[in-house]
Amino acid sequence: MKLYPEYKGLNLPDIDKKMLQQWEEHKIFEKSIEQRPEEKRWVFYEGPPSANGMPGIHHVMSRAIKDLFCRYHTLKGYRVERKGGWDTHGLPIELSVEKKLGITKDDIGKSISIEDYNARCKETVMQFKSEWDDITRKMGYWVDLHNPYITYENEYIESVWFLLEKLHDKGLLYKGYTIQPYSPAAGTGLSSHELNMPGAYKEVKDTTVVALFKVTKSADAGFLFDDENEDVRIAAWTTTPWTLPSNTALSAGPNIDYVKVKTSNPYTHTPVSVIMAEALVANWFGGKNQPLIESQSTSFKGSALKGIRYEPLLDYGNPIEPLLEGTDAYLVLTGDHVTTSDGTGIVHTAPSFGADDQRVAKANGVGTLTLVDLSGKFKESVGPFSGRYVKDYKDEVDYASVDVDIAILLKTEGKALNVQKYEHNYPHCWRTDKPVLYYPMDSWFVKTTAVKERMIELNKTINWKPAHTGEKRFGNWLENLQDWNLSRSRFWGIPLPIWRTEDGHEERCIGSIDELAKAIDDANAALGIKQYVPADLHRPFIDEVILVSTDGRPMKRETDLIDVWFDSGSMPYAQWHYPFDNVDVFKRNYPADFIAEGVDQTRGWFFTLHAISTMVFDSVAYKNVVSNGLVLDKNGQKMSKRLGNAADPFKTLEKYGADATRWYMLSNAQPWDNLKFDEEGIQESTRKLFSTLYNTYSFFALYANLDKWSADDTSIPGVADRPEIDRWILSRLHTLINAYRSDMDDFDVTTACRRIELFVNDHLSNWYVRLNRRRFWKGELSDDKRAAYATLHECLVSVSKMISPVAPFFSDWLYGSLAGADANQLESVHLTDLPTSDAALLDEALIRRMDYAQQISSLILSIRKKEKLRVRLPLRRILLPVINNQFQADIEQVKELILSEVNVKGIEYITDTAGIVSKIAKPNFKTLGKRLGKNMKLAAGIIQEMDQEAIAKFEIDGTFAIDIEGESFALDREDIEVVSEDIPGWQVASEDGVTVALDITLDDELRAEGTARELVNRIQNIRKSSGLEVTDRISILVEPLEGIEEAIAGYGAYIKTETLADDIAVFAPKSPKGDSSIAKVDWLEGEEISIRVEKI
RNA sequence: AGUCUCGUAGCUCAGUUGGUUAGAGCACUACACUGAUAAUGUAGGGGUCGGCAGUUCAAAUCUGCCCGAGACUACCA
Repeated sequence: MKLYPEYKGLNLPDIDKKMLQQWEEHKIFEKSIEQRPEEKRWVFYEGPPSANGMPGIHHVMSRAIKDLFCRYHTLKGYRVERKGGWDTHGLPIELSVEKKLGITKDDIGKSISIEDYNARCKETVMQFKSEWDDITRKMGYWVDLHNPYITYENEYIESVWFLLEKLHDKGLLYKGYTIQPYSPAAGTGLSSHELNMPGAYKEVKDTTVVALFKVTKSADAGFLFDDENEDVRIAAWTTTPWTLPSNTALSAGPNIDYVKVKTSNPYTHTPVSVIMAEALVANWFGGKNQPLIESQSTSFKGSALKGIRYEPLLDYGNPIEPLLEGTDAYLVLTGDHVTTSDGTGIVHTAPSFGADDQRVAKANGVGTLTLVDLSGKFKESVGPFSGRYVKDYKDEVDYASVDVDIAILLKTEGKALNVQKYEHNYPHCWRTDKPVLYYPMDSWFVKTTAVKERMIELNKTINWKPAHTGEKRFGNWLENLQDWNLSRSRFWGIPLPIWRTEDGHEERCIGSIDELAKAIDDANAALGIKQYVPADLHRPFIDEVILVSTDGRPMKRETDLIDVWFDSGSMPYAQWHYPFDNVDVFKRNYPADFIAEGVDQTRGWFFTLHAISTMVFDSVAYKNVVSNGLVLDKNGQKMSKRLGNAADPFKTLEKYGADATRWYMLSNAQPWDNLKFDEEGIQESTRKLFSTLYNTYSFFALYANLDKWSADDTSIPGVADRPEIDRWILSRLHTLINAYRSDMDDFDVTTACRRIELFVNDHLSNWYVRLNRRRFWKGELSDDKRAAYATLHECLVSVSKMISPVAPFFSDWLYGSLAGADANQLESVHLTDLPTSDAALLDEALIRRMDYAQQISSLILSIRKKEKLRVRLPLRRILLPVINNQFQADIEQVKELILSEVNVKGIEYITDTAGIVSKIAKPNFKTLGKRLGKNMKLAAGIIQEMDQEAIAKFEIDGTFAIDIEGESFALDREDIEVVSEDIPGWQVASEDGVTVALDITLDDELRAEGTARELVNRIQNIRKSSGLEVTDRISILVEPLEGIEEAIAGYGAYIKTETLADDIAVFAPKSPKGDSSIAKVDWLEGEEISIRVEKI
């Protein structure tokens, strides 16, 4: 009977499937939560994905991070509930529906009803839900998908309304008419965080114009004219020529120096006088292809220009629209926003298309012109430009740039000083990729600026990973906070629950369905109508509800929807339908201990959670947050479907398994650094960690089964009674447990993974198992064997627990395999408690000794290599100069390990090393530098040149005096390190102060033993390749090459024991031929040897 | 344009408060070891630590400027 299952090979994807089945069958996820106490919670919030698109490999990354810290805290005994969620509203969904139906925003409400349209949105939103569920399952992300929160459900919406009402009550919700980023292509205003989506700002080449505004003669302007007929024009630069028809003012800097330059118009060649900032004249005049300066006036301040009037540049007879009742136009204003960093020092001002422009216009009683409509085209009253799109919003085949045509017109009319292409950053709509316009719009705002200081304060209490994302990126964002534009003039989203009278004097914000019902009853009674609370709170139904004002007038709903980011930022409350249900549940689960998303959410979800939480509850929404970087392709390019370099997460998981993929992603680079995703890296993780663990387990299982040893063995020796090397690996293990816990508590999973890899590979597999193989397969079950089994078993079980957060499948498979017949083992590694470090097992001295053993072994092997002395050939002795008091005692305890590892018979120590070992003295720069300062270099030279005698004296006295420029310094042992370097007449190697010498003298006995070991090796190889069982007994015949007979004579018993042979002899005729049972294998120096191995 | 992060071997990454000759893994070459191993050991090639200055006895590390990458901020025309 086999206690421990033995496998035929490692297949991670198969393990995934097997474990998934087990988890589901035995409800392991549910148990992992339910078995933990209610009162010891660790709260996690799931940032809702949208099932509107396919999951990508970067989702595997970000969800692995969420998953692993939840699993880790589960192992630490916390109850970690993970409610899933879906983000269901928003522009991406609407746009995909528009595209599918082949309609535009204008058609909604006309060719398709809002009701039908929203129904399509609702269908579309869960389009890829099954793919998402599939990847969630396959990647091993434990999240509750049975009871997710869904942002389009009435209950969710009601909670959001509750929050909005709270904001309204606090006076934090207001309506304003401001210049806002607006996407004509999407037909909606954009919030500042949408504008700050990665990639929104694009480098574009625009036509820029320096336009010339003709000054009207007047008393104020008199000083600008040298004579009656002078053509005086003010130069203003713009990167958006399409705003020039809407120009109503020019702005100058009051303290900037301006001059008038006499020149000729470069396009019409007529004389003209141009006014611009003195500092910028050189940018526009006198260069190649630039007009010449005929004369230049003395300078005057910008304030002198104030009030000067000019002729409209492109006058199509449109009436000036009032701003704050002001309707003045075509005059020079002054403002502090004007600089001389580029342009002409005079700013073309179109108050409808610029925030600064509107501000100065309002301050000066100037009106505006809005000659562009909401679809992004000129109105019908703009002369030759009427009806043309100001930017290419429709992907027209032969779109001609209006900017260029305006520039041409200005050129021909002598109204341009310069026209050129200019490259600059301009914001684009993140959904449509089209340039944004700044447009005056009515919008509802959340007055986040009112709680700015509190948000900054609270942010300081949040633990950000990495810290700079919170301190710098998020911190700076909060410092420069603007009010949050909540309005979206779309259809599929949470309706703003605000009703207003027509004149806007009375408004009401509804915070619950009950409140709405009452308000409807009141309205029905007052207005004599019959309406009900709609079954669906979305548009268009909610739009039909009319409420009544205190003085009996009808109130209509503001038609805006709210920003979807408000939806997701409301999830801490709305996921529980707080405060209408689950008040206790909410209180237990707020704020979150942990959230994690991509760093691109800094201004998205991270912000909206923080903002709503601060405003409504005066609390943080989360205490710890991990922001992860992007997943790039292996060349560092951004993954995109268009480039075809996007890794398919399903294929990746299918091919390598979830664990290797997860382990690779988290161990390769810190999560917040961008990851260059390379499949070879996954293979490396498979080899380095999973194969090694698999092989270590297989080794254990093979011999434990042979011995019928089980982990519940009651006669295992206590750790103190186990051999040095067992105590060493346990000391290493418990050191690892300590470090692992502290890394993971600090959310540093990468360092934790790397530590585990180091332990598994270097310590456990390559040292502990390799050196202990004989203990496992030699002889009958003994206390020593029990100790070895128990030690290795403990290491593997502990490792399986520690890797389980990152590698949930393999770890559980390993843990399950290690259970054997032990009834004490639990159903799943995910139901266990994390191992705790036992301080009694930590032994620094032991680790130091073992380090010496490894180092000395390595040095001996390097000498062997240099001398071409193969390891099977035994040597007599190692010579070790004793470097300190503890050294010899240390080595004595690991002596046997070294000797067997390097195949040498003994170690001798040299204590009185003077005269035998040649040494060098090394200055300790750290201690000496502080004392000696600039004399350091000289001192270092003196120390390095100390001769053997001086070093010997220093070693005895412990002090050495040096004189530098008349000053004397006494150096002690701390200041000078003495290192053995060479032992004349010996083969020597040294490293880090440890020197070893090897006696390489050979004699017949050593040669015979060496030959015997070579023979054992060949025979073992033959046993293995001919398929013999480990326990089969054999009889051996060997071809008597040189040295063979001596080896058999001297070491026959040894060979027989090692190879389980009953007898060994040489062939009678020296080299028999034609016998197929004879193997011919490589022998020394390129020879071949014939050996016959026969099963008895 | 500004802010932040970053730039170390062909690749992926370490590098403690400044300290001597800058490391590991992968990959490559040769040799060795192995009755657990797709593993491992030894040796080798491979680096102006992005560049230039500066501070210091001493700089991959600190400072300044520049170059390059990325993210963020910003419609100043």
